[in-house]
Order: sequence, then C-alpha cells, then structure tokens
Amino acid sequence: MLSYTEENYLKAIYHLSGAGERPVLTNELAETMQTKPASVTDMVKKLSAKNLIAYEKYYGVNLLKQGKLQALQIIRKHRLWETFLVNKLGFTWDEVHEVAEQLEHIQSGLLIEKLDKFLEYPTVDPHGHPIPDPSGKIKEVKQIPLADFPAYKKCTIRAVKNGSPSFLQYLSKIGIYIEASVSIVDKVEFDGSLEVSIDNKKRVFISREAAQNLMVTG
Amino acid sequence: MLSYTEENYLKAIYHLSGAGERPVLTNELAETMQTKPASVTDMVKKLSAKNLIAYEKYYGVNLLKQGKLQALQIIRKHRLWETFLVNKLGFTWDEVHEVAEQLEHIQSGLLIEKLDKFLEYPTVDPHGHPIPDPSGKIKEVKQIPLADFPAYKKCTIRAVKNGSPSFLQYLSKIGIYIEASVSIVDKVEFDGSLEVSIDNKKRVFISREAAQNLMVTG
DNA sequence: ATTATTTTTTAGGTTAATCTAAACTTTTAT
DNA sequence: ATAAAAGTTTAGATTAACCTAAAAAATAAT
Ligand SMILES: [Mn+2]
Ligand SMILES: [Mn+2]
Ligand SMILES: [Mn+2]
Ligand SMILES: [Mn+2]
Repeated sequence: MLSYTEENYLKAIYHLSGAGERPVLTNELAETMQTKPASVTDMVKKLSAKNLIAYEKYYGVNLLKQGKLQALQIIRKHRLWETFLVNKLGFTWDEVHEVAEQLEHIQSGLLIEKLDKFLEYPTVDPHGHPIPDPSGKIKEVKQIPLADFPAYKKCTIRAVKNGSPSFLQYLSKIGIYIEASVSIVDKVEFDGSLEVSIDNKKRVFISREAAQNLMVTG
Repeated sequence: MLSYTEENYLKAIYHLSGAGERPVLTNELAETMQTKPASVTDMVKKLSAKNLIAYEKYYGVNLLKQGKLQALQIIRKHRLWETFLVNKLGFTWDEVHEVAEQLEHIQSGLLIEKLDKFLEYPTVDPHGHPIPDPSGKIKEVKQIPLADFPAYKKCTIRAVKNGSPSFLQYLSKIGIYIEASVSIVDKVEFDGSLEVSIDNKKRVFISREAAQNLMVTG
C-alpha cells in the first residue's frame, strides 16, 4: 500500500518521463512536487527500495513496470473523477483538477469499478485526455497541435495540452471546446497567431502559444 | 485547516459524547481511535489549543462550538457520500461505510454543494441517519428501538443503531429495510426475542439485541 | 586540462502522529 | 483511612515527509 505522497511522486514521474520513456532528474521532480531536491532524493530512494522505480545516483530515475502500473491506476482514477465532476455534478472543466487531485487517492477497487460503469465507460476525460483501462492500457490516438495543422482544412479539437484553469476559462470564453470543428482561416507569419473558424459560425483570433496547446485530429 | 487525523478525532468525540452532551474520557477515545491513551492525550492537547474542545486533565474532553461544527460538517460529508454510493453507484448499505470514511475528508465546499444537489437534498443516509444541513443543523425525529415498541401495532423502520456490515447484511437477508412497515406479532418473555411481520407479507424471528438496534416510529 | 558552475547527495534537524515504559491522579476496595 | 487497582499523563523514542547547510559529483567554461 502506497502513501498519499508516494502516489503523487509516481504520478509526477510518469508525466515527467513521458509515460516512462525518459529518465527524470531530481531537480525537475523537485520543481513539480514543489519541494526541495534533498527531499526528492529521500523519496526516490524509498520508491526504489520498493522496486517501483530504478534510481541511479546523479542520473535520475526511471519507472519500473510496477511503478508505471501504479501511476496509471492513479491517473485512471483522476480522470474518471474529473469526468464524474463535469458530466454528473455540473462542474466546469477548469474547476475539476484540484478536487480530482484529492479523489484520486481514495482506495477502493469497487468504487472505481462502479464509477466507471455509472459514467458508461468513458474513454477520455473533460480535457480530452485518455482514461487508462483497469489494466493500465491507454488507447492512444494520434493528435497534433492546431498550430501545426494545415490552413483551410477542417479538424476537430480533441484535447488540451496545458490544462491550466486560466487557459481553460479562456477557451470557454472564446467558444473553443472538446469536439468543436475548427479550421484555420488566417495565419500571421510574424508571430504565428491564427484566425480560427469554429463550427463555421464564429471566428476568433488566438496566439501561437494557444494553438500549440490545442490538440486536433484531421 | 484540520489534518485527516484531527478530523477523525473530532468526529469520534462527537459520537462518543452523544452529540456533545457528555465528556469523553481518554480511554474510550483511545478504544474507538484504535490507538493508545498516551497518543490520545497528545492529540486532545492539540485540539484544545485550537479551541475545538475543552480538555481537563484526568477528566476528559468536551466539544466546543467550533469543534462541534467541524464534526458535523464531516458527518454531513460522510452521510452524503454514503447516500451517493447507494443511490447512484449501486453499492449495498453494508459496503459504504469504509469508503465514506475516506471520502468524508475531501476538501471542497463546491463539491459537497453540488453533490447534495445531485442527490436532491436527502435528509437521511442509507442507514436512516440524519444528514446535517450546511450549517450543521440536524432534523431530529423521535425514534424508539423496536424492542420497546408495543406489540400488534404497526410501525416503520427508520434507522439502524449499530450499523456494522454483518448486522446490515443480516437485515437484508431476512428482509428488513429502511421504511419497511413492521409489527411485533409475538414476544418471547424468556429472552426478549420477537416474531415480526414485515409489510404484512413475511414473518421473521429476531433477537432482543437485533430489536434494540432497529429504530422505529409509530 | 584546470577551474567554475550546476546538480545532486549526505548529514543533521523539525513536525505530526504514533509508540512503550514510568510516573502520577483518581477511583475502588478493604 | 489506607492500600490496591484503574485510568491518565509525562518522558523519551520512532517513522514519514519535509527542511537547511555542507559535501560531492557531473557538467560547462575558460
Ligand atoms: Mn487533472
Ligand atoms: Mn484532465
Ligand atoms: Mn458510515
Ligand atoms: Mn451511515
């Protein structure tokens, strides 16, 4: 049984490592965990002793099979709870993350099973992020940033990359949402900003940075 | 902001004190908290320093206004979550307590507000226990143990007193549930056991002890 | 190839929540 | 009223998760 803190470390390592692909360094982990490098060293030793990660002094940590599985279970819970909060309780997509950070640590297999069923087995959360299945498998869909999509061609908004509340609120305000059908109608060479048509009904200007955080499929 | 442990202590003090009526002694608190008296002494000093309880050395603790309010907020959350688990997720009434013990500590006013609305403002939980309103007020309804109810008169099962999973499972098995209409059709002088008619359809024998744990209204 | 800078680890402490063992109060029994 | 028993508190440790400051290793700059 993992502690609340251990679970959060595993989750952070998963995200920072790109789903377990690259090693994660002490300082970046300290940064995301909002703690000091010395504390991180303590914790990675502990997780390493539990065979959840491989720790090599001065060279960072890598997720091991068990650690990755645990991380995925927590992410699964997080995203199911976010889906619940939006779909059933009427939260907006910018309000759910903080609460889900707490709910993801509730220990009950039965609860998650029943929650999943109640939500009718969703595959993505309110931010378009995939929900791992009970065994930790993720259905990957190839998405590219709107910033890299060709102009004048229709595409569908599938997910946000950076899901900060302020970005999400901004998107809602200008009328961009998951599943919206959009196309780039103008591109400013100078700064990469775009004019985007939404559902053939509305046109908005967004910065390159915003367009890099919107993931689409053709 | 209270810690997880502080919240659990306040809740235990609330229940052991009969909603704040009597003082609670160190040993009984140690018993329910599954800890040692020495640890309890430490914690009650802390809660006392926060003005949540009044602690008198060797004579136990009494809930203060703020402590009682906090306890009631936690109980409110516990019971709303139990209601959610049964009414929305399809848990049985014997499965919910443990999970609610965890969920009651989630910190989000908005969440509880929206959960309450989603459940359509329930007044009692799956065990018939009243759900305090947002300000901590409880709508008390006078109930008496079935064991003390006169024979041959109809009454309604309103709540269980001891809600242990095994008792709840037993009640389900013999067909007793909250809101069932029952009457005592026979009383054995020797051991106080009863024959009970349920909904005029079924008759079951229950012990005095069981009858003392079933709360009814006439 | 040294030296300087950055990154990471180690050493030694702190706080919350626990524990055991010993000391102290209160209650009960003689 | 005194002694025994029961209940409670204090003293001193332990563990998890953190910290600061100093030491060590890796990386970058001259
Ligand atoms: Mn989130
Ligand atoms: Mn999300
Ligand atoms: Mn309960
Ligand atoms: Mn209950």
